Amino acid sequence: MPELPEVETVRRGLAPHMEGRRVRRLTLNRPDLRFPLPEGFRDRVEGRRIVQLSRRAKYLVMTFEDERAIIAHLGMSGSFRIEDTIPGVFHHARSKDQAHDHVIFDLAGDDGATVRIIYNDPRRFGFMDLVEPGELDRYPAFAALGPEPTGNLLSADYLAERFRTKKSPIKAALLDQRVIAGLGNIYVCEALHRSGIGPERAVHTLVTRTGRASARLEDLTRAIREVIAEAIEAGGSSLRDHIQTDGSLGYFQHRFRVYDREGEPCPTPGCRGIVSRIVQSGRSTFHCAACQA
DNA sequence: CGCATCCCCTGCCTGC
DNA sequence: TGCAGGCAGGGGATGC
Repeated sequence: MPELPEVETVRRGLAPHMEGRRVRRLTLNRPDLRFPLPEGFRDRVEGRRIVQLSRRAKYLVMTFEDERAIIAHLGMSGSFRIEDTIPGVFHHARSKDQAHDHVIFDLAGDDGATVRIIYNDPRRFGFMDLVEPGELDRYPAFAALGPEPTGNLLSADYLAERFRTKKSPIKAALLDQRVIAGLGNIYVCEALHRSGIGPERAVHTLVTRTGRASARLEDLTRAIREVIAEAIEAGGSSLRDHIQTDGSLGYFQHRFRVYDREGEPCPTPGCRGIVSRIVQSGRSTFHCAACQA
């Protein structure tokens, strides 16, 4: 499911229920997700207060008062849901198979409010890890990450520098988390379409002979920012079974211009092309050959 | 090094 | 209706 906008939507949904509350009980329904759960996970988390829920790329970071932190990745099918545990309070229907409820956080606030946060992940491509205070900056998966597409560090000049000497197809380069952190298959397809760049184009062709960003690369940088911002604002994309933490749906999927629209007319004004699907690096790319070059 | 391929796992959809 | 095959938002290992 989740690319950056979906993970950010999850973060925003969870934060008010988690921040400031203490883990009263951590329930592990199996010893592993994609990887084994951290050594001594339960004992190292129970009793501690969560001070902040943040996000880096597609990772959620739950920071405790002692700066110990849980790092969670949702993989393809991971989701969190919130269940009120106050007796008598109605909570939304469980639409997911409880067989895949793998990790359960029972939290309690100083005001006595209690809440249950449940991590469900049918495919188990997600994972959780626990880092000790001060280790977060050196966490291997974080060390090599590129800039956030929402931040100031992403610029056309930055991409020009990264692309100058490389011949890889732009689709692959944008999926590389070391180049930009947080983009995935959907938003890469969408950003390329919005900027009129063919997915198979070699990245160095977007850089001028003097090493500057081409106008197309400027367009691409702007398109990436725009599509990510719009998707976050829309609550992400809800495909298949993905829902927000409160059970509601994101609606950015209705604004896809090419993703999962094989055979449909290209939405670019004046373009008479048809959206087609190709496979790159084993994954679907949706694009319009008529207006992306 | 960069890139493609395969794999992890379950569920859903399509076509026969 | 059943079943096989393909496909899915990610990313890591491997091999060329």
